[in-house]
Amino acid sequence: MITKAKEPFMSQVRLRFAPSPTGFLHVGGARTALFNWLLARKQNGKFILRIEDTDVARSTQQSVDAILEGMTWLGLDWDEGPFYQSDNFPLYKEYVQKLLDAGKAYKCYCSAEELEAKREKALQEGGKPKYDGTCRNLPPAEDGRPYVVRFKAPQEGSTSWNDLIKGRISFENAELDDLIIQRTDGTPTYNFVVVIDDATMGITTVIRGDDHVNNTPRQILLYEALEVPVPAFAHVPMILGADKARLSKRHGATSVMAYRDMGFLPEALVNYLVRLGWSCGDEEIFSLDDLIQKFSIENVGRSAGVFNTEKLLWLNAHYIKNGDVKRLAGLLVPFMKERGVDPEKGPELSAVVKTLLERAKTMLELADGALFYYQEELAYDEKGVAKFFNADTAGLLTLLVDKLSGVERLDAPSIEAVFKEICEEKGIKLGQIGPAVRLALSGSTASPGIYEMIEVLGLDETRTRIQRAIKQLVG
RNA sequence: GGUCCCAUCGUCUAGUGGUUAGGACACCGGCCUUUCACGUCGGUAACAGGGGUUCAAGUCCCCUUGGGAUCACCA
Repeated sequence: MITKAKEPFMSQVRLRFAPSPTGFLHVGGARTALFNWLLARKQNGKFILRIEDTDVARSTQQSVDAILEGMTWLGLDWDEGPFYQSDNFPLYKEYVQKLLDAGKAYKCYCSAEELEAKREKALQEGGKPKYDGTCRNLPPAEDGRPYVVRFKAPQEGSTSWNDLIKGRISFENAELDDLIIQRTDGTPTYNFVVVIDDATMGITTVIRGDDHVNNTPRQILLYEALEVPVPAFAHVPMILGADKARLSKRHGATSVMAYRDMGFLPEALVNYLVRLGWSCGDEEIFSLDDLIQKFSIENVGRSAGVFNTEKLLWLNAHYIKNGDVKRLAGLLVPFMKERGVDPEKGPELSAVVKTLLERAKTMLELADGALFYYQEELAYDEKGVAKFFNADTAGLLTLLVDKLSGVERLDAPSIEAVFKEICEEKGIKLGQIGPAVRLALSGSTASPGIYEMIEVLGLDETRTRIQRAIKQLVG
């Protein structure tokens, strides 16, 4: 019944991500999108974005924007779309009519209230709450009464498919009832619309959450009624919280963009998400390009997985450690400004970032760690001061500044040489001067390496900080 | 309740009839070290239970148990 639509698409795979715009892009949706995107890219097919907004009341443009922002941030670009189902209402109506004309659908005049009552009753009696077929064989009538259109589903036999992830799944048709494909107000319902869209868009493989498994047999029956090819299905297990309940806000953030705001890198989230349910031998680290090579839907696991922030954190730390300092510095700017610091005023941010790479698991930690480089007044760690500042400290620090001033090219090796020289001359160990310098420069007992800090701060700022520390802490 | 799905360390997983059941995160120890980290070396830790099939079962079959999804004029 859907004519010619398949022709132009026969030779390539076409996948789609079809979120409903009723909220942000959450991590579960992002993973589904990622799997679709990967398969499309791997097989040189097309990745299509479709917005399922047939529920006009709950859909918002704001949600659409949020979803697109999330996709873009993750690096998942789409080849076609975004298409909006709300633009296709006439098309859906046309197909409803075709089904009606072919006797494969019928008008049902039962009211929502009646149906609800029947459902309740059936449930209470321990029966199945399915439609009882009251209007299934009614003679056609045009008397103006409100009606919904139901799909006349076969009542015998079974419907099955070979799920790319779960294997063969089969349902008895007797378990299925006649689903509503058009509401009283004339708008189409989800299960019908997905089929029409996937068919007309030439979707070859449907990868979606496994909460759709139960919808699949009905949809297959619809494809068959429409006489169009049935796509392959792959149902991705869902993501659980630490208590093994479906991941939700009470487990923490679920929105993709919230992870950006918490200082996660998109490549870390992508890497984490793909490994949640999929693996490739003993490998843990995957770039998007690696994944395009290595990903396969058949290797996605069948069981649900627990979202584990610790591992995400580890991956994030990995990508920070190995990241390009210039890029990281750029990404860090908004976090610095959030903390009231203008990174333009002070040491080069990328040089600062370089000293912090191995000490930060998130961009938030990176920003916090970078703060002292840009602050005039440091809050010196009291315990540290008590422990590392004594009668000799001022003299040693002054000597250090003197010697540093004489160094031609102030870099880590030359700075280290200065420290060694002082230790030899004074017959002391590094521990007798290092911690004090660290305190003077950073205010803290935990910081990047002393030599690195001096190099990044520069001679003038180093001198200023040391003198200020002497004045405040010794004098 | 009906239907459908799932089940290897705490977590993510490898395993496709014969393995000392492997890796990763986390955790615990050693080493490295100017702090904090990083790194590195090592350690603790799993086949839900019961029946089969087989010379041999984490791997195949059945049952039990436990989890989950879904049963809308929502998507």
